[in-house]
Amino acid sequence: MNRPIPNRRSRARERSDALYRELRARISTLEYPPLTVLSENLLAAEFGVSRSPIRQVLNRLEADGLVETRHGAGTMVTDIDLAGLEQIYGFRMRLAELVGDLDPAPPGPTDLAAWRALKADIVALHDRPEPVAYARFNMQFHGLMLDRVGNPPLREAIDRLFFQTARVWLHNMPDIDWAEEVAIFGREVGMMVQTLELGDMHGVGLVYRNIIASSLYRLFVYRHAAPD
Amino acid sequence: MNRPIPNRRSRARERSDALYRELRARISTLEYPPLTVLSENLLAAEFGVSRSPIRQVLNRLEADGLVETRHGAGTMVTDIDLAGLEQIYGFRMRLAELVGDLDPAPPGPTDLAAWRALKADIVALHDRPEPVAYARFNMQFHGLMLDRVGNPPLREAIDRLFFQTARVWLHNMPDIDWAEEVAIFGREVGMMVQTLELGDMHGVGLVYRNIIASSLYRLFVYRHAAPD
DNA sequence: TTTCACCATGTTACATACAACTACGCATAA
DNA sequence: TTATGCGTAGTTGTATGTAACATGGTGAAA
Repeated sequence: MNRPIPNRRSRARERSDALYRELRARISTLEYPPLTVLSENLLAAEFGVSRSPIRQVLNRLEADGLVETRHGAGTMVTDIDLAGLEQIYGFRMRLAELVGDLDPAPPGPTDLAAWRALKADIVALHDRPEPVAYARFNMQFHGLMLDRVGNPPLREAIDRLFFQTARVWLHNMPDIDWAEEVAIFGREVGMMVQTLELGDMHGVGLVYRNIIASSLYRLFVYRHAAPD
Repeated sequence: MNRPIPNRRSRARERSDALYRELRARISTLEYPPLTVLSENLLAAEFGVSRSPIRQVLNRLEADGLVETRHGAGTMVTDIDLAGLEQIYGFRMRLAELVGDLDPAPPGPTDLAAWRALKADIVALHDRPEPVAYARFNMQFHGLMLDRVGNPPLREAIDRLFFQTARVWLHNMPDIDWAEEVAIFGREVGMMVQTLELGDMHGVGLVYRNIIASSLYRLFVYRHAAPD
């Protein structure tokens, strides 16, 4: 008789992870914009727990560079410095290239279906482009991309760095032409789907790199075009 | 008048970091071998603090993959699986190459002096090669190498992965010819010093990659030569 | 003998009380 | 007006008590 299986993943750990993802999402979608002050007491009250699990999650977020905590002062969402951003993007581009070389994971039928569905959703978004919806799809793209990374440490690094840059677009591009951005993103995802269908994993890495590169390029072009 | 500068790095944070480095060192030098059970109460008693800061540090170590905590069961040092190790090494090699390409930091006179001193120390070690001393020098090498990495995210990734593999040599190679290992390490560091003196940072990345590669190679050669 | 339920013990997760620390307002004096 | 010192409120860091959980042993029943 099998044991009742004590949930290989403990309940406590799942709740902690859910909290972590929730707060990370709030930061990434600018529900908590940079410099927002997060109170341990308020968060604890909102989620119906004590400060202990909140503090654990805030520690993880601080290790990710998403919040900064100072004794006696408070915990606030970190600001975005464009200088460091360029370095992160440069590194992300090189990591993207590695996806195709280091234990690439060719997609199965289910994966390809998910990719096609994502492309369809993005095309459908073209009618009424919303920034937050764009961000959501960008996060989905990231999730599907991670599944193609067979090398665990590489996957972890890519994931970590993605969330360090995920909120930049929403924050620094408040008034750009989101319709065009959505169109570009749709074409890029389409290119990725084609390359995946061919099973050309090396090409997948290059396409991924290109997506990141053009993202950085447009980020700085728009930035310099409209300096505040 | 300048403010008294309340130690930009708070006292609490420094103690926490010191604790983290201490436990990480104990794991890396096999003072805590894999599968060792760490008790929060014992650690708290040893360092004269309560369980809270200990738990915080153990969380960081778990994020690094160095310990594993299960509710109600305990916290133990993670085991080493050679399969995952090969993937980590593969990734580390690619990251090493990037050191020369992504914001390389050419060494100053002080840096070069430190490198030469390290080489001298390693050569001096040749008379009575001790495994733990070897590990110490390997850690020093890592520290000097980090100073040459100008790209912060890359530096962080290299640092994280180093400590995921630092203990492998001591653990899986209990009875190899350490004198020869020290000799090889000395030659490798010498090569690195030469390349640094030339200011050839691209070469530095390649030499670094080679050091990691040969390390992996010898690891598996010895492993297969003496299977238990 | 084997199997299974249960309990005792020790561990981590969580909650809560207290200490350390910061920032800000306000009074005060130059 | 401006600078300065201090007190107070509010925050994070730490200590400690309580709950949830896992593990091993014991003993009874099949």
